[in-house]
Amino acid sequence: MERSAWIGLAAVMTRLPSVLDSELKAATGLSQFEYLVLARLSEMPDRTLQLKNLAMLANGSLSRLSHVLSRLESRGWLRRCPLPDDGRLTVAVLTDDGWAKVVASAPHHLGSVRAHVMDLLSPTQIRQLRSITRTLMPGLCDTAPPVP
Amino acid sequence: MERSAWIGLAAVMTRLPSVLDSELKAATGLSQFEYLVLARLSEMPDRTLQLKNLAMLANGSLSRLSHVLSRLESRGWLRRCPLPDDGRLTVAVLTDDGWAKVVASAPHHLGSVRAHVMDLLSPTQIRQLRSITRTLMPGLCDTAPPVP
DNA sequence: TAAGATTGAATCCTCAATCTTA
DNA sequence: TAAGATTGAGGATTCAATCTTA
Repeated sequence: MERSAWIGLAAVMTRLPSVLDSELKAATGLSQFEYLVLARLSEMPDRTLQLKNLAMLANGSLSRLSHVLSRLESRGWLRRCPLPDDGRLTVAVLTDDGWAKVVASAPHHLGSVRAHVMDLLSPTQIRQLRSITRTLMPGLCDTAPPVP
Repeated sequence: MERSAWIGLAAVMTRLPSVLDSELKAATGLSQFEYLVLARLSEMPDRTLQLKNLAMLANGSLSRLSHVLSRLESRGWLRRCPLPDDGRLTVAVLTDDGWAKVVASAPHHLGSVRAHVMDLLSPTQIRQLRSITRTLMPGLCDTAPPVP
């Protein structure tokens, strides 16, 4: 039973991201990770977040984030600023164009997530899923991640 | 509640594969996908599988599989043979060296899966997880995949 | 020296086009 | 013509090394 549970999880873990990614890319041109970066910024009080924290919230490495920020910055969706307080730290700030891009993209993202996940699960299964992921997360992070 | 369930699943879906991948790579030099290819072959009666089916069982595209097979073949872990019956079809056959590689690698793979997933979940959660992934899988496949 | 961030090289994946055989 | 498989180009990610500031 363990085996079939694992095989199922492995299959979902590899196929679901690729399905969501290609649907979002077809609709908006954004990858899942790019969308997550913009969306996380858009949720911050000043649309601003330090890169290290942004990387954590977007489930990516700092290196990957840096490469992606270069692309997003060149499209005018955000800009990077060193913090005056401490010159070692950098924050990303979402621009108005970036905000507009998130607003235009969010429905497509939500639609895919609903169609492939949320609409298929019962309220009970959704509760179970949340409990399961909360159980697994601590073992997957060096720094504890904020799961609301 | 839906939102936090989704955020948790997204985080696990991106972090768990990368953790398993780096642990397996450190211990055996194999990526998760490469291991899966060899392991699936090793489970077949004749250590033989048609490429299209192998791609499906390994949760990858045929193109990706073809590239990976070239690497694995050059290491002597498997070989490709066109089927005599129908020259359009090709099968991959695990070699003795490939078998040995799977046998040596399996404990590391299983150890990671146990440490990061199975040992952390209760039997009830494992049942729930299996039910959830079975609910989601049909919407993620063109061809229905065999989840035992 | 250490933390945060960036860079470039090597690797891997995706996508579209192509090839082969039936 | 269609199915299965391969190929190569382009893009993205990883890894290790580097840079900057405290």
